[in-house]
Amino acid sequence: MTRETAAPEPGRDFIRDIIDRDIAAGRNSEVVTRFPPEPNGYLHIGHAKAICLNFGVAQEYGGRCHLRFDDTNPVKEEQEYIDAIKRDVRWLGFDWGTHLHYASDYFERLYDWAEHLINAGRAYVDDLPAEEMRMMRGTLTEPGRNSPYRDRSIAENLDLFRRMREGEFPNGARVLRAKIDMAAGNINLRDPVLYRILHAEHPRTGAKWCIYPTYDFAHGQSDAIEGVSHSLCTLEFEDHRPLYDWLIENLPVPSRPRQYEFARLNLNFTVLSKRFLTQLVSQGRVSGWDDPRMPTLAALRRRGVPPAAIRDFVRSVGVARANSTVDIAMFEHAIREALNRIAQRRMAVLRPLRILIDNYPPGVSEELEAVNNPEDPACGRRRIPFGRELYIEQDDFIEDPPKGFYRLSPGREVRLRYGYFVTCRDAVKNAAGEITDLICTYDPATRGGNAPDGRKVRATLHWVSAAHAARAEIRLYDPLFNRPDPGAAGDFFADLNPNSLDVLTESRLEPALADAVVGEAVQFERQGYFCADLDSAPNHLVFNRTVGLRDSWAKARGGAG
RNA sequence: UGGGGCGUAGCCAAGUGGUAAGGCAGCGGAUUUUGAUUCCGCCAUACGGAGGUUCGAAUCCUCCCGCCCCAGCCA
Repeated sequence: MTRETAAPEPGRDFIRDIIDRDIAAGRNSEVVTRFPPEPNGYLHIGHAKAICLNFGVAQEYGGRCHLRFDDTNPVKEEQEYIDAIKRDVRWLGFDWGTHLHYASDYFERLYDWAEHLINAGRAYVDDLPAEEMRMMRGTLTEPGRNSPYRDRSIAENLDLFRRMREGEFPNGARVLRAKIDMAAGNINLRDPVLYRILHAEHPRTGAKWCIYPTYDFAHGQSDAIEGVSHSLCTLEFEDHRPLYDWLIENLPVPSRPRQYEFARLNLNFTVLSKRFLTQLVSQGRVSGWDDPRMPTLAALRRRGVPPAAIRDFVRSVGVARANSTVDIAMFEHAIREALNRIAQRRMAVLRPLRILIDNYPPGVSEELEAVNNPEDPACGRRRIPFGRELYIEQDDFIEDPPKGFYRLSPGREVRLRYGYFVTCRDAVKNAAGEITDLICTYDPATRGGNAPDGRKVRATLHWVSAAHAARAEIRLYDPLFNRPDPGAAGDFFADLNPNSLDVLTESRLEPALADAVVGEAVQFERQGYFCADLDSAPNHLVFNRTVGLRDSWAKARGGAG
């Protein structure tokens, strides 16, 4: 739906270079990737990068991408998250076809492979309590020490491991460890835990298991089972690659996947830590995972961000190996770019100031024609009621205007968009000296917005007819944090922006907006892109501001908007 | 003082020995019935630093500096 815009170039990066080489070298007959979320929270914009990369690459190379839940830790995972993740990936525009998988689908095979390792003398059951195991692991600069249980016989290991599975032991009593090298510089190779005892209900396998494979033992093997050719993950797993490879090499797996790491996405003024986002939700600092201020896909959707904007943004950011923090302005740019093309224009007055057209006949109204979207003539036109009493934006009138301000002020003439030229004759004030109304006159000859005598005005204002306007609540959002690097001073919560949500309750909309479809983007002229919120009802309209329009006037006068 | 990575403009990011793409932001200007959009122009003698190799180095070598990740029975 993006008009004639040429298909966006896929974007080149080191991952695609690697795939090109692998194909040229005949290493892979097909490209198979996977997006492997753990269902312990909602997907956010950072995940979008991984999703677009994995699904995008598969599409470009005519391969496939699986959606695989990495559900190996039942104490943190929930069905609600599984459902939400599927919904969000689909919404982002990707299709896993028949390839919806779960690491838990492979628990039986993984178990067999664990015994295989035991039989090969490459894994053992360790009785060390977690605390002691930690102490014996050594430090970053000192090697670890072998567990006293490291040299148990294969038979004893097998017996113990089977009894672990049978549920004979309590949580934490024993683990299965790979026998690699306690002196390895890479700590992941110091006899990593492969299985732990967890008497917990699993969202999918229920009570069938009481031992669960760790990420390291499940991930690579799942890749191999599914025939994944390129297992793409973020940088922090780089140190795990030697273990990933060790397991693949020591197990009778059906294929040879390879892991490649890329830098995760970071955004300024934003936190993309599942742990922290979970706290925001559980502590009620936001209304939920889909609170429009959240960086989650569910929240972006509710806020009105189209999936195409997220895809374009992710593509513009690129894929590399250097840690980086992208300016949130780049994301906003992608949103505006997408919305400018598709959003129909409407007029809405956020903070109303009533004006009376003194020389306009009372009790009369007329309809004026407006363009729905100047970027897309196919969107047609609509009629807007005009009358003697109107609302304009409070910001569009200043009694004593500063230099550079060319909107309305006493004695000045401006255009009401698609309407008439009006001149302000007087500002009516209340006892407190606040302006309550403006008295204006209009020029009947300027109907539609042009003066036959060629007279020009400097400004065009949006407006709404008081007699026909719909009332609405409008929610304006600002970043959740008031510093670009939240948490840098030690406490994320201390950096929360207390003004991240501004609720306007007196806003007035042109009548057509009463029929706005929830979630559908619309541009409020001169203001920004908005959409009706989930909370909106016919008798109580609620709109979210997705993103504001660029505002060089606000910028020129120093920010405050 | 262990292991693994990464340093190209304010922010992302191409570049893989032949003389620094592109985007965002910013700054000028044109058009404009949205101070929007669109359009035009400007914005790294310079690639973390210092040496070296070479006719030629962001790209190769050496040393140095800085930043990130790893000591979960989380992923």
